[in-house]
Amino acid sequence: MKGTFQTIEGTSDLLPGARRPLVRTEVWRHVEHVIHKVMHRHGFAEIRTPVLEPTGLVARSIGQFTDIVSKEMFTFERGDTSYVLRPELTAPIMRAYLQHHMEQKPGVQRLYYIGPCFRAERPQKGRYRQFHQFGAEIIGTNDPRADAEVIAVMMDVYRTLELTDTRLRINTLGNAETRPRYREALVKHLTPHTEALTKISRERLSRNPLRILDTKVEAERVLLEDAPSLLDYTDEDSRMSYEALKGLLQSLEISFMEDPMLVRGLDYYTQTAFELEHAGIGAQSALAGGGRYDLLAPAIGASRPVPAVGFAAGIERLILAMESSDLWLPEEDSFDVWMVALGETAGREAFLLLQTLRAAGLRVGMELAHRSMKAQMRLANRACARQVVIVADRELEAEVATVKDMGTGDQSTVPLAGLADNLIKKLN
RNA sequence: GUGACCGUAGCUCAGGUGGUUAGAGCGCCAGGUUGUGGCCCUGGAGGUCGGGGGUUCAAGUCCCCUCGGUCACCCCA
Repeated sequence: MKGTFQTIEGTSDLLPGARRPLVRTEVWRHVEHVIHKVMHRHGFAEIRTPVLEPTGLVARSIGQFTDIVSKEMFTFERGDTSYVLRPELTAPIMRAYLQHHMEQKPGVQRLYYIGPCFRAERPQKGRYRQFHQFGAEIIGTNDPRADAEVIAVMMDVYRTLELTDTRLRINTLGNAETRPRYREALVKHLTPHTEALTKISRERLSRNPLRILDTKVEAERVLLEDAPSLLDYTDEDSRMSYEALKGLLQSLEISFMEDPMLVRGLDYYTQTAFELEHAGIGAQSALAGGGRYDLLAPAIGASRPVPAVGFAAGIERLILAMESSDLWLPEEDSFDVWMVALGETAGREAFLLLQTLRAAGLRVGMELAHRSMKAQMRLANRACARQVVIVADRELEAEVATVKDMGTGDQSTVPLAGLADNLIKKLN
């Protein structure tokens, strides 16, 4: 396909009837519908924010030294403003919360979102330059019940889609004071062993030492065995909140495993952190991740902390997981009725009839190019039409239509006047 | 940013050691039924073999460059 344009690297068109579920619009509509339904059921309200945000918002919230900010942002300048295509949605939502003084609204705010995000990484399975996230946030309380509620609504989305072969890992990261202290202790522990670390981990030691905790290298795992534990450095509040969360999850029968090595990549996380994994989506095993981010609001300019907890989930990864778990994924929708017309005048009449039947609430299709009856019947069959309405001069003279049941093959003659009612009766 | 692998019809893929007009299945279109689908049969359309350069009498096949894709690393949804 040269000479014409194509989608840019790491982006894709979603098409009706596509072979791969990942790019089939029917699948996306189904998934999105379930997300809206579950969120609504849990009392979360939808928020939509612009795809374009000020670069500073992202840089200050996520952290200067994270990979996202240092190398994965799509940014551009225009005039004296720097814009960024949002790489995630938590910061924009906190921005909106602050901008619109949502703390003035009654009670805690339960918000959910769904939409595209952008990161300038090299694409691979489960990772794309334009990808789609959904997520939920509870803003305005540090009650551990909020942490549990966010996890509960997240799990309900997957459960409703019947994706149950997942694994939930949780941890607590401590608060604004204890996290840096732990970081120091870890660096102190590992520094004598610098020689034994991989090149990558050596870099992480200075940049983002907590990330070494989830290394896959066996030799490094050994080194970490007698490393200081995050939990030992955690403050009393965090620990109590963590215990409360675990109790709530148990009572809700949401199974989880504690993972003291679990850390999150973004700077604004404190206390609760969690991740949901699935084995069937390639190297990018995380379906969703989240946690508490009480530090985010001050980081983007709020005069005081705003307690908040939430999760973000990848829709592409969700669809890949459903595919690998052999879950039902919708195909193209069938038609109630297909109009078949022969000749000029009949073609015009059939078109008017088509609109009438649609107005009566039926899903009706029709070919517009002039084609043989056989060809039109083939199209009706491919559209999985249940009934076919045939109109030609012969029928028009008698003011009737021939109706064919595509399941049984039976045909009948029906007066045009009562056509819609007759079809509705047949379809029930 | 780094690495590996792949790039032949709309799709999935065949095309030993380079050798006449590049193939199949599915899909698409038409016909077999001058007004009837699914199955079957027949025929047809559709390819600058990703692009450029080179080696050669001769390149889809060998070499170089380039573009695109896939997967992986880093990191993350």
